[in-house]
Amino acid sequence: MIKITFPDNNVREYEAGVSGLDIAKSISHKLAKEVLSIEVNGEIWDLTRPINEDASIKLFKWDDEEGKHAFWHSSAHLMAEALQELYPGVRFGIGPAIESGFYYDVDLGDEKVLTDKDLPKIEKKMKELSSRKSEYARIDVSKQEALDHFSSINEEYKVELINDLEDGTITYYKHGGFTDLCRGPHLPDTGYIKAIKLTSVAGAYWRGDEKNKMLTRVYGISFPKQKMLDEWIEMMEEAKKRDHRKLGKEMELFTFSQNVGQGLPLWLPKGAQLRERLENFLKTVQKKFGYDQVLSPHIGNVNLYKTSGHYQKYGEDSFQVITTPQEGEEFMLKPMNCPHHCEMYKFKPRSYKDLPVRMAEFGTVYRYEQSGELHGLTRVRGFTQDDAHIFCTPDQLKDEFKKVIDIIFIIFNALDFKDFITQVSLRDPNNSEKYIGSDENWEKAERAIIEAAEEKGLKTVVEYGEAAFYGPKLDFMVRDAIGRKWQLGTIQVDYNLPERFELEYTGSDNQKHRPIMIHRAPFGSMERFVAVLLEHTGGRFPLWLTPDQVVVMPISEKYNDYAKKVSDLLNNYDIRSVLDDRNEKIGRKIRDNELKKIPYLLVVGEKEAEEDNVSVRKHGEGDMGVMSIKEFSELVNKEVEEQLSSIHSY
RNA sequence: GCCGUUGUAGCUCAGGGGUAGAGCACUUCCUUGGUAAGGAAGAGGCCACGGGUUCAAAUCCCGUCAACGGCUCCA
Repeated sequence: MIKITFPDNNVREYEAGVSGLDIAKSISHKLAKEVLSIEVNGEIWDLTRPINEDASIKLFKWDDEEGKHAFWHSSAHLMAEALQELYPGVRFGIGPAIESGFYYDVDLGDEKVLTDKDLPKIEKKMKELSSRKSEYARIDVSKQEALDHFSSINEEYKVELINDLEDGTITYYKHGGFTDLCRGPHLPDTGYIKAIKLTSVAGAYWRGDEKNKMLTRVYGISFPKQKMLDEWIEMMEEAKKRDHRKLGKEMELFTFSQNVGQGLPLWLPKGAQLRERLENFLKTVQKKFGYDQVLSPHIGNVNLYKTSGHYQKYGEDSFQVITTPQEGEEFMLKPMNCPHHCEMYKFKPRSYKDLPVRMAEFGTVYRYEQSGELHGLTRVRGFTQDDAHIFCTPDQLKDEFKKVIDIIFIIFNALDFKDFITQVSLRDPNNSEKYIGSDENWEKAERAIIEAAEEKGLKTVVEYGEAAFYGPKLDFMVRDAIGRKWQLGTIQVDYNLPERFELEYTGSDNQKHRPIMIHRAPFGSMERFVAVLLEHTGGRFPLWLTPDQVVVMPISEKYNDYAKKVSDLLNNYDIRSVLDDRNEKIGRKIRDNELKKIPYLLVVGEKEAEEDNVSVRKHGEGDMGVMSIKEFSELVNKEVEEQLSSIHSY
């Protein structure tokens, strides 16, 4: 007999060789039906794998990540089996579970091309195979056996993977007619997989290296119940409605033009208005935190970027230099604002008493992103960073860093971004030549970031190798409508540029010292921020941010003049009212998506015109009665003020 | 940059070797005196662009450009 310890520290005895599934059955029939994988002494196992000694266990169901993982990983194997039956000779790369669903990378040979039209056929095959309820069997083999086996069936990718594994026992998983090199865990059998949707096919480089062959990646998702799949499909359709590219067009915020160029957004009047409101909001916050606004030009002499080191590192893959009639004179579109700000720091001698110096600029930069990378407003070639650089002494670093975190909190709180991820990006310990600056400085910077994040109570994910080449950073990532992660706020510590630009301050010891530089952008960029904001709100902004707050509708043509008067008066109160052309005549429908996003509707007619009143209707809240124009404007101003003061007092 | 898909009216899309289609939006007219509303008519397209095949190309083929889903990249 062996002792099994449950998560609640309850201990029960079972015969040696008991499986996770047996244990679940011993608890309840229902649990046995729902359980998908098991943790045994900290390792995730198959439910059917025998447990031979005392162990602490935890059972995972669909609601647990570990349960879903086993389910989707098993689905990937099932898809591989289907592909093997449908396309004999197909060779397999890797097929993992991912955040939502699974994929398999396959090589179909040079002549066969898989397209979306093939997916239903594969789905059908998978369902047929799942109904056979083939068991997933775990098989231990030696490395040599594994190599011999996969070589004999020409699975070159698997052979490559095995060669990279350490010597010793290797595991296979076999179900039906498909055997794969795999660590597991898997479901007991394929019958668990009841609902399957293959979502897309894409190209993917073998082992993620663009020098390697491109394999065909088939993406899919699966569920234990058809109803869950239906719900997922419905959710994805809802999410597509919140796509910022769709909303941006509908709301007339921004557009792109082939004539202007790829990745160069055009901000339409309402989009410009939205941006202005966001910028004013951040400027107000930054002013409180002691920032000074600065301005710098859109181009700079090539030598500036040679000094900063950006030219050497990125020059060739960037927009190319701009020449002038003057021989040898070369400029570049600015890819970042930092060098300009460094020059501003240098314009006069600095004392330790002047620090920290905080320079903020809504700086538009141009970067030649690969064409396939461009994506709506989230990845563009010309964009405006809500940039700032803080020049401070080593003693001030941590405190300044924490204050930047505060600003980001204020913004995320104001816009209700709750489920963001904070990532600390450090050096790749195995690849130190990628980075510039001394080890000592890197260590100091990394420590400062980790400590500041800890002291602010952030739950961070640490990623090695994700640091910028000049310093470590703390990034704030937010998801879009369909769950893709985008980096918004970023804070970076830099010991490198102060060195390159020979920045100095005079310390209390009357000696020259080098300041440390913090790069930070709480929004990230206006473009990406607006995109994510749109997807989060579905285009319904809080009143303070809404470009148009009021629409005025005359009840008949006779009251057009009065409607205009109301509109003009409100604009004086800094309330944005619209009196759309289409409202000048009664008989127009206000059913435009854009108009429906305006929170207040004022109806005016005879009754109102007599005493300078308006009838107020709030979207989603209904009739608010008749009041004077002044009362109405006070009402709106108060609402905006309350929203802003709750933000600023955060 | 790479793999795949797509490109038809302002928008969403149907069609498809022989005179270009729908719904919504737009314009005009009508109706509507009370709360995100109705009706009629009209206008609108080098079918992304450039080549080729054909008596004939929006349709088939090739190329370019752009968008979309991924990969790689992301100062």
